[in-house]
Amino acid sequence: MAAPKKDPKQARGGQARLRLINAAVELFGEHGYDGASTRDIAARAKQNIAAIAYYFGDKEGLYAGVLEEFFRRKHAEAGASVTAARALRDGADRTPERILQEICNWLRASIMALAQEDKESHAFMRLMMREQFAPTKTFKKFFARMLDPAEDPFGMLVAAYLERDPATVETFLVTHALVGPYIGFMVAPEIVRIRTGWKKIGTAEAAAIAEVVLAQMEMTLKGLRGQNKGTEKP
Amino acid sequence: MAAPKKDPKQARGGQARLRLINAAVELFGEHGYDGASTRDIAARAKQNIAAIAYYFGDKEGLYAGVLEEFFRRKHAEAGASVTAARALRDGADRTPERILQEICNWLRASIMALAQEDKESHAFMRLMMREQFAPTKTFKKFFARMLDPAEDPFGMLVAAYLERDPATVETFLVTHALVGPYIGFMVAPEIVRIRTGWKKIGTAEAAAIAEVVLAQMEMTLKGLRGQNKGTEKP
DNA sequence: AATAGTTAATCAATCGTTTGATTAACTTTT
DNA sequence: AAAAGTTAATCAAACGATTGATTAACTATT
Repeated sequence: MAAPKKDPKQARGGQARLRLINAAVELFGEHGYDGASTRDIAARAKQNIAAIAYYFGDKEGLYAGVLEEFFRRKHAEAGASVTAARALRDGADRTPERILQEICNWLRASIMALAQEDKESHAFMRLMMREQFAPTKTFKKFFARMLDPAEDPFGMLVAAYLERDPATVETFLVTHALVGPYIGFMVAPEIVRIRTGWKKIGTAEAAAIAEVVLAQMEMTLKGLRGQNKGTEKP
Repeated sequence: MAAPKKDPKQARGGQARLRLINAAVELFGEHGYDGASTRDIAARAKQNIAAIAYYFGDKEGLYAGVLEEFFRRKHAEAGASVTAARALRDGADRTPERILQEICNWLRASIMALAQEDKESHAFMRLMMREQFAPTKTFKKFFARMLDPAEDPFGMLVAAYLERDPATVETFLVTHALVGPYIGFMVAPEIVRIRTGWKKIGTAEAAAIAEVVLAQMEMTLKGLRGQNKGTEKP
Protein backbone atom coordinates (compact mmCIF):
# COMPACT_ATOMS: atom_id res chain seq x y z
CA MET A 1 0.00 0.00 0.00
CA ALA A 2 1.07 3.56 -0.55
CA ALA A 3 3.00 4.72 2.50
CA PRO A 4 2.40 8.38 3.36
CA LYS A 5 6.08 9.15 2.63
CA LYS A 6 8.51 10.80 4.95
CA ASP A 7 9.19 13.90 2.89
CA PRO A 8 9.71 16.57 5.55
CA LYS A 9 8.20 19.15 3.23
CA GLN A 10 4.94 17.23 3.21
CA ALA A 11 5.03 15.86 6.72
CA ARG A 12 3.24 17.48 9.60
CA GLY A 13 5.59 20.39 9.85
CA GLY A 14 5.67 20.93 6.10
CA GLN A 15 2.76 23.27 6.30
CA ALA A 16 4.52 25.47 8.84
CA ARG A 17 7.64 25.44 6.67
CA LEU A 18 5.73 26.59 3.62
CA ARG A 19 3.84 29.22 5.55
CA LEU A 20 7.15 30.63 6.73
CA ILE A 21 8.58 30.67 3.20
CA ASN A 22 5.56 32.40 1.74
CA ALA A 23 5.48 34.98 4.50
CA ALA A 24 9.23 35.49 4.19
CA VAL A 25 9.26 36.12 0.45
CA GLU A 26 6.65 38.81 0.88
CA LEU A 27 8.45 40.62 3.68
CA PHE A 28 11.92 40.16 2.20
CA GLY A 29 10.57 41.49 -1.10
CA GLU A 30 8.86 44.43 0.56
CA HIS A 31 11.49 45.55 3.03
CA GLY A 32 14.67 43.75 2.01
CA TYR A 33 16.69 41.26 4.00
CA ASP A 34 17.54 43.59 6.86
CA GLY A 35 14.22 45.38 6.80
CA ALA A 36 12.22 42.23 7.32
CA SER A 37 12.33 41.04 10.92
CA THR A 38 12.05 37.42 11.91
CA ARG A 39 9.29 38.37 14.30
CA ASP A 40 7.17 39.91 11.56
CA ILE A 41 7.77 36.93 9.30
CA ALA A 42 6.78 34.48 11.99
CA ALA A 43 3.73 36.56 12.84
CA ARG A 44 2.54 36.73 9.23
CA ALA A 45 3.08 32.98 8.91
CA LYS A 46 1.19 32.53 12.18
CA GLN A 47 4.09 30.57 13.55
CA ASN A 48 6.23 30.86 16.64
CA ILE A 49 9.52 32.71 16.21
CA ALA A 50 11.45 29.62 17.17
CA ALA A 51 10.00 27.80 14.18
CA ILE A 52 12.47 29.68 11.96
CA ALA A 53 15.43 28.25 13.83
CA TYR A 54 13.76 24.86 13.90
CA TYR A 55 13.21 24.60 10.17
CA PHE A 56 15.92 26.80 8.69
CA GLY A 57 18.60 27.17 11.36
CA ASP A 58 18.69 30.95 11.22
CA LYS A 59 17.52 33.95 9.22
CA GLU A 60 20.00 33.32 6.44
CA GLY A 61 18.80 29.76 6.22
CA LEU A 62 15.24 30.99 5.84
CA TYR A 63 16.37 33.30 3.06
CA ALA A 64 18.11 30.40 1.32
CA GLY A 65 14.94 28.37 1.76
CA VAL A 66 12.95 31.10 0.04
CA LEU A 67 15.36 31.21 -2.91
CA GLU A 68 15.42 27.43 -3.25
CA GLU A 69 11.65 27.17 -3.20
CA PHE A 70 11.00 29.94 -5.72
CA PHE A 71 13.77 29.02 -8.12
CA ARG A 72 12.33 25.53 -8.06
CA ARG A 73 8.88 26.92 -8.90
CA LYS A 74 10.24 29.11 -11.69
CA HIS A 75 12.20 26.22 -13.12
CA ALA A 76 9.11 24.06 -13.11
CA GLU A 77 7.08 26.80 -14.77
CA ALA A 78 9.68 27.35 -17.47
CA GLY A 79 10.11 23.65 -18.16
CA ALA A 80 7.33 23.48 -20.75
CA SER A 81 8.62 26.52 -22.63
CA VAL A 82 12.12 25.09 -22.76
CA THR A 83 11.13 21.74 -24.17
CA ALA A 84 8.77 23.38 -26.64
CA ALA A 85 11.50 25.76 -27.80
CA ARG A 86 14.00 22.93 -28.09
CA ALA A 87 11.58 20.85 -30.11
CA LEU A 88 10.88 23.71 -32.47
CA ARG A 89 14.55 24.51 -32.89
CA ASP A 90 15.54 20.93 -33.59
CA GLY A 91 12.44 19.98 -35.54
CA ALA A 92 12.81 19.23 -39.21
CA ASP A 93 9.77 21.31 -40.05
CA ARG A 94 11.10 24.53 -38.56
CA THR A 95 10.86 27.73 -40.56
CA PRO A 96 12.03 31.24 -39.69
CA GLU A 97 8.42 32.37 -39.65
CA ARG A 98 7.39 29.77 -37.10
CA ILE A 99 10.39 30.53 -34.92
CA LEU A 100 9.65 34.24 -35.06
CA GLN A 101 6.05 33.53 -34.17
CA GLU A 102 7.14 31.50 -31.16
CA ILE A 103 9.53 34.23 -30.01
CA CYS A 104 6.68 36.73 -30.13
CA ASN A 105 4.38 34.36 -28.27
CA TRP A 106 6.95 33.92 -25.52
CA LEU A 107 7.53 37.62 -25.13
CA ARG A 108 3.83 38.45 -25.18
CA ALA A 109 3.17 35.86 -22.49
CA SER A 110 5.99 37.31 -20.39
CA ILE A 111 4.67 40.84 -20.72
CA MET A 112 1.11 39.82 -19.97
CA ALA A 113 2.41 38.11 -16.84
CA LEU A 114 3.30 41.59 -15.57
CA ALA A 115 -0.42 42.13 -15.05
CA GLN A 116 -0.67 39.18 -12.71
CA GLU A 117 -1.61 40.09 -9.21
CA ASP A 118 0.14 37.08 -7.67
CA LYS A 119 1.54 38.55 -4.49
CA GLU A 120 4.27 36.00 -4.00
CA SER A 121 5.59 36.13 -7.55
CA HIS A 122 5.68 39.89 -7.39
CA ALA A 123 7.54 39.76 -4.10
CA PHE A 124 10.02 37.28 -5.51
CA MET A 125 10.69 39.54 -8.50
CA ARG A 126 11.40 42.41 -6.13
CA LEU A 127 13.79 40.18 -4.24
CA MET A 128 15.57 39.24 -7.48
CA MET A 129 15.93 42.90 -8.39
CA ARG A 130 17.50 43.70 -5.06
CA GLU A 131 19.92 40.84 -5.56
CA GLN A 132 21.08 42.22 -8.91
CA PHE A 133 22.93 45.00 -7.15
CA ALA A 134 23.89 43.25 -3.94
CA PRO A 135 24.01 39.55 -4.75
CA THR A 136 24.36 37.12 -1.87
CA LYS A 137 26.33 33.91 -2.26
CA THR A 138 23.20 31.82 -1.99
CA PHE A 139 21.52 33.83 -4.70
CA LYS A 140 24.49 33.59 -7.06
CA LYS A 141 24.43 29.82 -6.84
CA PHE A 142 20.77 29.50 -7.78
CA PHE A 143 20.82 32.32 -10.28
CA ALA A 144 23.76 30.99 -12.29
CA ARG A 145 21.89 27.72 -12.71
CA MET A 146 18.78 29.57 -13.84
CA LEU A 147 20.77 31.45 -16.47
CA ASP A 148 22.09 28.30 -18.12
CA PRO A 149 21.78 29.09 -21.85
CA ALA A 150 20.45 25.57 -22.37
CA GLU A 151 17.51 26.51 -20.13
CA ASP A 152 16.74 29.82 -21.83
CA PRO A 153 13.98 29.31 -24.40
CA PHE A 154 14.12 32.90 -25.63
CA GLY A 155 17.86 32.87 -26.27
CA MET A 156 17.58 29.51 -27.95
CA LEU A 157 14.91 30.66 -30.38
CA VAL A 158 16.59 33.97 -31.15
CA ALA A 159 19.86 32.21 -31.93
CA ALA A 160 18.00 29.77 -34.15
CA TYR A 161 16.14 32.55 -35.95
CA LEU A 162 19.28 34.57 -36.53
CA GLU A 163 21.23 31.40 -37.32
CA ARG A 164 23.95 32.26 -34.87
CA ASP A 165 25.94 30.29 -32.34
CA PRO A 166 23.84 30.54 -29.14
CA ALA A 167 26.94 30.16 -26.96
CA THR A 168 28.88 33.26 -28.00
CA VAL A 169 29.06 36.52 -26.09
CA GLU A 170 28.00 38.39 -29.20
CA THR A 171 24.78 36.40 -29.46
CA PHE A 172 24.06 36.94 -25.79
CA LEU A 173 24.47 40.71 -26.20
CA VAL A 174 22.07 40.71 -29.13
CA THR A 175 19.56 38.57 -27.26
CA HIS A 176 19.80 40.58 -24.07
CA ALA A 177 19.32 43.81 -25.98
CA LEU A 178 16.26 42.27 -27.61
CA VAL A 179 14.57 41.51 -24.29
CA GLY A 180 15.66 44.92 -23.02
CA PRO A 181 12.35 46.65 -23.72
CA TYR A 182 10.56 43.97 -21.72
CA ILE A 183 13.05 44.32 -18.88
CA GLY A 184 12.66 48.08 -19.01
CA PHE A 185 8.95 47.82 -18.30
CA MET A 186 9.43 45.10 -15.73
CA VAL A 187 12.04 46.77 -13.55
CA ALA A 188 10.84 50.35 -13.65
CA PRO A 189 7.21 50.25 -12.55
CA GLU A 190 7.58 53.59 -10.81
CA ILE A 191 8.70 55.30 -14.03
CA VAL A 192 5.84 53.73 -15.96
CA ARG A 193 3.37 54.71 -13.28
CA ILE A 194 4.45 58.34 -13.24
CA ARG A 195 4.74 58.84 -16.98
CA THR A 196 1.52 57.09 -17.95
CA GLY A 197 -0.65 58.01 -15.00
CA TRP A 198 -1.69 54.38 -14.67
CA LYS A 199 -2.63 53.31 -11.19
CA LYS A 200 -1.38 49.80 -11.87
CA ILE A 201 -0.47 47.53 -14.75
CA GLY A 202 -3.56 45.49 -15.48
CA THR A 203 -4.44 43.39 -18.48
CA ALA A 204 -5.27 46.36 -20.69
CA GLU A 205 -2.05 48.17 -19.78
CA ALA A 206 0.08 45.06 -20.29
CA ALA A 207 -1.55 44.56 -23.68
CA ALA A 208 -0.64 48.12 -24.68
CA ILE A 209 2.94 47.52 -23.63
CA ALA A 210 3.06 44.20 -25.46
CA GLU A 211 1.87 45.80 -28.67
CA VAL A 212 4.63 48.39 -28.66
CA VAL A 213 7.39 46.06 -27.51
CA LEU A 214 6.49 43.27 -29.92
CA ALA A 215 6.29 45.65 -32.85
CA GLN A 216 9.78 46.93 -32.12
CA MET A 217 11.27 43.50 -31.54
CA GLU A 218 9.79 42.04 -34.68
CA MET A 219 11.20 44.92 -36.66
CA THR A 220 14.63 44.50 -35.10
CA LEU A 221 14.69 40.73 -35.53
CA LYS A 222 13.78 40.91 -39.20
CA GLY A 223 16.36 43.59 -39.69
CA LEU A 224 19.07 41.57 -37.98
CA ARG A 225 18.23 38.49 -39.99
CA GLY A 226 18.31 40.50 -43.17
CA GLN A 227 21.69 41.90 -42.20
CA ASN A 228 22.81 38.35 -41.52
CA LYS A 229 21.88 37.26 -45.00
CA GLY A 230 23.40 40.32 -46.52
CA THR A 231 26.85 39.78 -45.04
CA GLU A 232 26.96 36.08 -45.76
CA LYS A 233 29.78 34.76 -47.90
CA PRO A 234 28.51 34.85 -51.45
CA MET B 1 31.51 93.45 0.19
CA ALA B 2 30.82 89.77 -0.32
CA ALA B 3 29.64 88.34 2.93
CA PRO B 4 30.83 84.79 3.54
CA LYS B 5 27.23 83.58 3.17
CA LYS B 6 25.20 81.70 5.66
CA ASP B 7 24.61 78.67 3.50
CA PRO B 8 24.93 75.82 5.96
CA LYS B 9 26.26 73.66 3.15
CA GLN B 10 29.28 75.88 2.81
CA ALA B 11 29.72 76.93 6.40
CA ARG B 12 32.20 75.32 8.71
CA GLY B 13 30.16 72.21 9.17
CA GLY B 14 29.53 71.87 5.46
CA GLN B 15 32.39 69.51 5.10
CA ALA B 16 31.04 67.19 7.76
CA ARG B 17 27.65 67.38 6.10
CA LEU B 18 29.02 66.36 2.73
CA ARG B 19 31.14 63.62 4.23
CA LEU B 20 28.02 62.19 5.83
CA ILE B 21 26.07 62.33 2.57
CA ASN B 22 28.79 60.62 0.59
CA ALA B 23 29.24 57.93 3.20
CA ALA B 24 25.48 57.49 3.46
CA VAL B 25 24.84 57.03 -0.26
CA GLU B 26 27.42 54.26 -0.35
CA LEU B 27 26.05 52.37 2.61
CA PHE B 28 22.40 52.95 1.70
CA GLY B 29 23.19 51.74 -1.80
CA GLU B 30 25.07 48.69 -0.56
CA HIS B 31 22.82 47.51 2.24
CA GLY B 32 19.58 49.40 1.79
CA TYR B 33 17.95 51.83 4.18
CA ASP B 34 17.49 49.39 7.03
CA GLY B 35 20.73 47.54 6.38
CA ALA B 36 22.85 50.65 6.72
CA SER B 37 23.33 51.68 10.34
CA THR B 38 23.83 55.26 11.41
CA ARG B 39 26.92 54.16 13.30
CA ASP B 40 28.56 52.70 10.21
CA ILE B 41 27.67 55.78 8.20
CA ALA B 42 29.13 58.11 10.81
CA ALA B 43 32.22 55.93 11.08
CA ARG B 44 32.84 55.94 7.32
CA ALA B 45 32.34 59.69 7.27
CA LYS B 46 34.70 59.95 10.21
CA GLN B 47 32.06 61.86 12.12
CA ASN B 48 30.41 61.44 15.48
CA ILE B 49 27.05 59.70 15.50
CA ALA B 50 25.38 62.79 16.87
CA ALA B 51 26.43 64.71 13.77
CA ILE B 52 23.62 63.00 11.89
CA ALA B 53 21.05 64.41 14.27
CA TYR B 54 22.78 67.77 14.20
CA TYR B 55 22.76 68.17 10.42
CA PHE B 56 19.80 66.09 9.31
CA GLY B 57 17.57 65.64 12.33
CA ASP B 58 17.37 61.88 12.07
CA LYS B 59 18.12 58.94 9.79
CA GLU B 60 15.24 59.73 7.47
CA GLY B 61 16.47 63.27 7.19
CA LEU B 62 19.89 62.00 6.21
CA TYR B 63 18.29 59.82 3.56
CA ALA B 64 16.37 62.81 2.24
CA GLY B 65 19.61 64.77 2.23
CA VAL B 66 21.25 62.10 0.12
CA LEU B 67 18.40 62.12 -2.39
CA GLU B 68 18.34 65.91 -2.57
CA GLU B 69 22.07 66.12 -3.12
CA PHE B 70 22.28 63.46 -5.81
CA PHE B 71 19.18 64.50 -7.69
CA ARG B 72 20.66 67.98 -7.72
CA ARG B 73 23.90 66.61 -9.17
CA LYS B 74 22.09 64.53 -11.78
CA HIS B 75 19.97 67.50 -12.76
CA ALA B 76 23.05 69.64 -13.18
CA GLU B 77 24.77 66.98 -15.25
CA ALA B 78 21.74 66.54 -17.49
CA GLY B 79 21.27 70.27 -17.96
CA ALA B 80 23.58 70.55 -20.93
CA SER B 81 21.99 67.61 -22.71
CA VAL B 82 18.51 69.04 -22.19
CA THR B 83 19.29 72.48 -23.61
CA ALA B 84 21.20 70.94 -26.51
CA ALA B 85 18.32 68.62 -27.31
CA ARG B 86 15.81 71.47 -27.05
CA ALA B 87 17.89 73.64 -29.35
CA LEU B 88 18.19 70.90 -31.92
CA ARG B 89 14.49 70.10 -31.78
CA ASP B 90 13.42 73.70 -32.14
CA GLY B 91 16.18 74.74 -34.53
CA ALA B 92 15.24 75.68 -38.04
CA ASP B 93 18.09 73.64 -39.48
CA ARG B 94 17.01 70.38 -37.94
CA THR B 95 16.90 67.27 -40.08
CA PRO B 96 15.86 63.72 -39.21
CA GLU B 97 19.43 62.59 -39.82
CA ARG B 98 20.87 65.06 -37.32
CA ILE B 99 18.26 64.20 -34.73
CA LEU B 100 18.94 60.51 -35.16
CA GLN B 101 22.63 61.19 -34.83
CA GLU B 102 22.03 63.06 -31.59
CA ILE B 103 19.86 60.28 -30.21
CA CYS B 104 22.65 57.82 -30.91
CA ASN B 105 25.22 60.09 -29.31
CA TRP B 106 23.12 60.40 -26.17
CA LEU B 107 22.58 56.67 -25.89
CA ARG B 108 26.22 55.86 -26.56
CA ALA B 109 27.32 58.31 -23.88
CA SER B 110 24.87 56.76 -21.43
CA ILE B 111 26.10 53.25 -22.12
CA MET B 112 29.75 54.25 -21.90
CA ALA B 113 28.96 55.78 -18.53
CA LEU B 114 28.26 52.25 -17.30
CA ALA B 115 32.01 51.70 -17.40
CA GLN B 116 32.62 54.52 -14.98
CA GLU B 117 34.01 53.39 -11.69
CA ASP B 118 32.59 56.34 -9.74
CA LYS B 119 31.67 54.72 -6.46
CA GLU B 120 29.10 57.28 -5.41
CA SER B 121 27.25 57.33 -8.72
CA HIS B 122 27.11 53.56 -8.71
CA ALA B 123 25.82 53.57 -5.16
CA PHE B 124 23.15 56.11 -6.07
CA MET B 125 22.02 53.98 -9.00
CA ARG B 126 21.66 51.03 -6.65
CA LEU B 127 19.61 53.19 -4.35
CA MET B 128 17.36 54.26 -7.22
CA MET B 129 16.84 50.64 -8.21
CA ARG B 130 15.78 49.71 -4.70
CA GLU B 131 13.34 52.60 -4.73
CA GLN B 132 11.68 51.37 -7.91
CA PHE B 133 10.09 48.51 -6.02
CA ALA B 134 9.64 50.13 -2.64
CA PRO B 135 9.45 53.87 -3.24
CA THR B 136 9.56 56.15 -0.22
CA LYS B 137 7.61 59.38 -0.14
CA THR B 138 10.76 61.45 -0.27
CA PHE B 139 11.98 59.57 -3.30
CA LYS B 140 8.70 59.91 -5.14
CA LYS B 141 8.81 63.67 -4.78
CA PHE B 142 12.28 64.03 -6.29
CA PHE B 143 11.81 61.31 -8.85
CA ALA B 144 8.61 62.71 -10.32
CA ARG B 145 10.40 66.00 -10.91
CA MET B 146 13.28 64.19 -12.59
CA LEU B 147 10.89 62.40 -14.94
CA ASP B 148 9.36 65.62 -16.21
CA PRO B 149 9.07 65.00 -19.98
CA ALA B 150 10.33 68.53 -20.53
CA GLU B 151 13.56 67.50 -18.84
CA ASP B 152 14.06 64.29 -20.78
CA PRO B 153 16.37 64.91 -23.74
CA PHE B 154 16.01 61.39 -25.09
CA GLY B 155 12.23 61.42 -25.12
CA MET B 156 12.25 64.87 -26.67
CA LEU B 157 14.49 63.83 -29.53
CA VAL B 158 12.70 60.57 -30.20
CA ALA B 159 9.37 62.36 -30.35
CA ALA B 160 10.87 64.89 -32.74
CA TYR B 161 12.39 62.21 -34.94
CA LEU B 162 9.19 60.19 -35.10
CA GLU B 163 7.17 63.41 -35.42
CA ARG B 164 4.86 62.41 -32.62
CA ASP B 165 3.30 64.24 -29.71
CA PRO B 166 5.86 63.87 -26.91
CA ALA B 167 3.16 64.12 -24.24
CA THR B 168 1.07 61.07 -25.11
CA VAL B 169 1.19 57.73 -23.35
CA GLU B 170 1.74 56.02 -26.68
CA THR B 171 4.88 58.03 -27.35
CA PHE B 172 6.16 57.30 -23.87
CA LEU B 173 5.69 53.58 -24.39
CA VAL B 174 7.58 53.72 -27.67
CA THR B 175 10.37 55.77 -26.11
CA HIS B 176 10.62 53.62 -23.02
CA ALA B 177 10.78 50.49 -25.14
CA LEU B 178 13.55 52.12 -27.18
CA VAL B 179 15.76 52.71 -24.13
CA GLY B 180 14.86 49.24 -22.88
CA PRO B 181 18.03 47.57 -24.20
CA TYR B 182 20.11 50.14 -22.37
CA ILE B 183 18.10 49.65 -19.19
CA GLY B 184 18.44 45.91 -19.57
CA PHE B 185 22.21 46.16 -19.42
CA MET B 186 22.14 48.77 -16.69
CA VAL B 187 19.90 46.99 -14.21
CA ALA B 188 21.06 43.43 -14.65
CA PRO B 189 24.82 43.51 -14.13
CA GLU B 190 24.73 40.09 -12.51
CA ILE B 191 23.11 38.52 -15.59
CA VAL B 192 25.65 40.19 -17.87
CA ARG B 193 28.50 39.08 -15.65
CA ILE B 194 27.42 35.45 -15.61
CA ARG B 195 26.55 35.12 -19.29
CA THR B 196 29.59 36.92 -20.67
CA GLY B 197 32.18 35.86 -18.14
CA TRP B 198 33.26 39.48 -17.82
CA LYS B 199 34.76 40.38 -14.48
CA LYS B 200 33.44 43.90 -14.80
CA ILE B 201 32.09 46.30 -17.38
CA GLY B 202 35.05 48.39 -18.49
CA THR B 203 35.44 50.64 -21.50
CA ALA B 204 35.89 47.78 -23.95
CA GLU B 205 32.85 45.92 -22.63
CA ALA B 206 30.68 49.04 -22.66
CA ALA B 207 31.74 49.70 -26.23
CA ALA B 208 30.70 46.18 -27.23
CA ILE B 209 27.32 46.73 -25.60
CA ALA B 210 26.92 50.13 -27.23
CA GLU B 211 27.57 48.70 -30.68
CA VAL B 212 24.84 46.08 -30.34
CA VAL B 213 22.32 48.35 -28.66
CA LEU B 214 22.83 51.25 -31.05
CA ALA B 215 22.54 49.01 -34.08
CA GLN B 216 19.20 47.69 -32.85
CA MET B 217 17.86 51.09 -31.88
CA GLU B 218 18.81 52.69 -35.16
CA MET B 219 17.10 49.91 -37.01
CA THR B 220 13.96 50.24 -34.91
CA LEU B 221 13.85 54.02 -35.16
CA LYS B 222 14.16 54.01 -38.92
CA GLY B 223 11.53 51.35 -39.11
CA LEU B 224 9.13 53.29 -36.90
CA ARG B 225 9.66 56.47 -38.88
CA GLY B 226 9.05 54.58 -42.08
CA GLN B 227 5.85 53.14 -40.64
CA ASN B 228 4.89 56.65 -39.63
CA LYS B 229 5.26 57.91 -43.16
CA GLY B 230 3.48 54.87 -44.53
CA THR B 231 0.35 55.35 -42.46
CA GLU B 232 0.10 59.09 -42.94
CA LYS B 233 -2.99 60.53 -44.44
CA PRO B 234 -2.37 60.75 -48.16
C1' DA C 1 30.64 86.36 25.44
C1' DA C 2 27.80 84.12 22.07
C1' DT C 3 27.31 80.90 18.59
C1' DA C 4 28.52 76.80 16.00
C1' DG C 5 30.22 72.51 16.07
C1' DT C 6 31.88 68.18 18.31
C1' DT C 7 32.33 64.61 21.76
C1' DA C 8 31.53 60.50 24.88
C1' DA C 9 28.01 58.45 27.39
C1' DT C 10 23.51 56.79 27.83
C1' DC C 11 18.60 55.73 26.74
C1' DA C 12 14.63 52.63 25.49
C1' DA C 13 13.40 49.72 21.81
C1' DT C 14 14.13 46.12 18.79
C1' DC C 15 17.00 42.84 16.67
C1' DG C 16 18.30 37.57 15.80
C1' DT C 17 18.84 33.83 18.52
C1' DT C 18 18.52 30.40 22.33
C1' DT C 19 16.44 28.07 26.02
C1' DG C 20 13.62 24.58 28.63
C1' DA C 21 9.13 22.92 28.77
C1' DT C 22 4.99 21.06 26.64
C1' DT C 23 2.04 18.80 23.37
C1' DA C 24 1.01 15.67 19.59
C1' DA C 25 2.13 11.78 16.75
C1' DC C 26 4.41 7.73 15.92
C1' DT C 27 7.19 3.24 17.29
C1' DT C 28 8.47 -0.29 20.13
C1' DT C 29 7.81 -3.33 23.88
C1' DT C 30 5.02 -5.97 26.82
C1' DA D 1 -4.33 -4.04 22.61
C1' DA D 2 -2.20 -1.50 26.32
C1' DA D 3 1.84 0.63 28.08
C1' DA D 4 6.24 2.61 27.59
C1' DG D 5 9.37 5.06 25.02
C1' DT D 6 10.88 8.12 21.10
C1' DT D 7 10.59 11.68 17.83
C1' DA D 8 8.63 15.86 15.74
C1' DA D 9 6.65 20.12 16.46
C1' DT D 10 5.28 24.16 18.97
C1' DC D 11 5.40 27.45 22.65
C1' DA D 12 6.35 31.46 25.97
C1' DA D 13 10.17 33.59 27.89
C1' DA D 14 14.49 35.39 27.99
C1' DC D 15 19.31 36.24 26.21
C1' DG D 16 23.06 39.51 24.68
C1' DA D 17 23.86 42.62 21.03
C1' DT D 18 22.68 46.38 18.19
C1' DT D 19 19.59 49.79 16.69
C1' DG D 20 18.20 55.07 16.26
C1' DA D 21 18.04 58.70 19.17
C1' DT D 22 19.20 61.91 23.01
C1' DT D 23 21.75 64.18 26.52
C1' DA D 24 25.08 67.23 28.74
C1' DA D 25 29.68 68.56 28.73
C1' DC D 26 33.26 70.18 25.83
C1' DT D 27 36.05 72.88 22.08
C1' DA D 28 36.48 76.06 18.31
C1' DT D 29 34.94 79.99 15.73
C1' DT D 30 33.06 84.58 15.28
